Amino acid sequence: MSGAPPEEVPVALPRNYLRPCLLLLLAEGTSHGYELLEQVSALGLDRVDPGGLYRSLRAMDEEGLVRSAWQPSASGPARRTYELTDEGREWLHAVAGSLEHVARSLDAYSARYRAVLEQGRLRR
Amino acid sequence: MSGAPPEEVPVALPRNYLRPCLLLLLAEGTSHGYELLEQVSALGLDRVDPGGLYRSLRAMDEEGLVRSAWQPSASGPARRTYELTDEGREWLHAVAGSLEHVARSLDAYSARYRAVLEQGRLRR
DNA sequence: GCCGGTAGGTGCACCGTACAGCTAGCGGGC
DNA sequence: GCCCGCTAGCTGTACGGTGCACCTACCGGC
Repeated sequence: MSGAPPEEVPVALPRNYLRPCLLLLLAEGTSHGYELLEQVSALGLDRVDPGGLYRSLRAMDEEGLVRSAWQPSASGPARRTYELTDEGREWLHAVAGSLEHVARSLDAYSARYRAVLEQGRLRR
Repeated sequence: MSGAPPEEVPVALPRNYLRPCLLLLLAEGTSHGYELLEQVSALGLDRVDPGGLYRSLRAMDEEGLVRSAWQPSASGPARRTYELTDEGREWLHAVAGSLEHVARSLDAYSARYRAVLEQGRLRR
């Protein structure tokens, strides 16, 4: 309350949240890594490192969740475009469901936290 | 839709979610590891491994977020009881705020997912 | 020629997580 | 007495995701 604030509280986004984000963006339309890199920030992910993003895309490619194809660009280097597969779409549905389950757990946490706050006002 | 379902979709709870849970439970009252182990399941954490929980408690002890004391038990082995410190309370407030921020991000995800579902019905 | 933006990628260290296993106190059944 | 199961706490280790740094290559403009 008075002294030093907690130096660095981890923001604690879900584990492996990048993958669901990429799948969702690819469900909205075919895209490529560099473009996805700019779009994921709109989904709560801040400061995504490019390396991890490209690795994640490659991994999902090898797992069959997405399909990739090189596409030459008129201006600039070639792009590897990614497209969602049927398996990836199934994965998206499943992971969206589990994310909603996570959201409900977080709501339960918040409710219990607020209850502690009110009781804490009495016990202090 | 018809073939094999996604073998294992990671439930993707927040990174390091155990710590906020332990802090919240300790804010409700002094407790010890084995008891906390049974209580965290009510907060969305399923199948928490004891090793990780005890390690997490020790780590928070060393960081000054909690205070520990050995307490002999009338029946059974001695317990190390944990109590929240002021610093731990600050940490709890901060992390609860960031968890609500995460929940809002997940809501944004869900909304965008549902939008894709509706558009997908048209484009299919 | 060089710089900045676009586009993709590797190497590596760190840390949380999962799984397995271990010690020890106590109580009850055979 | 002996073993089993429950309580209670702890260690060792391997795996995987994350973050940071760094690199290549194409293109256009100064």
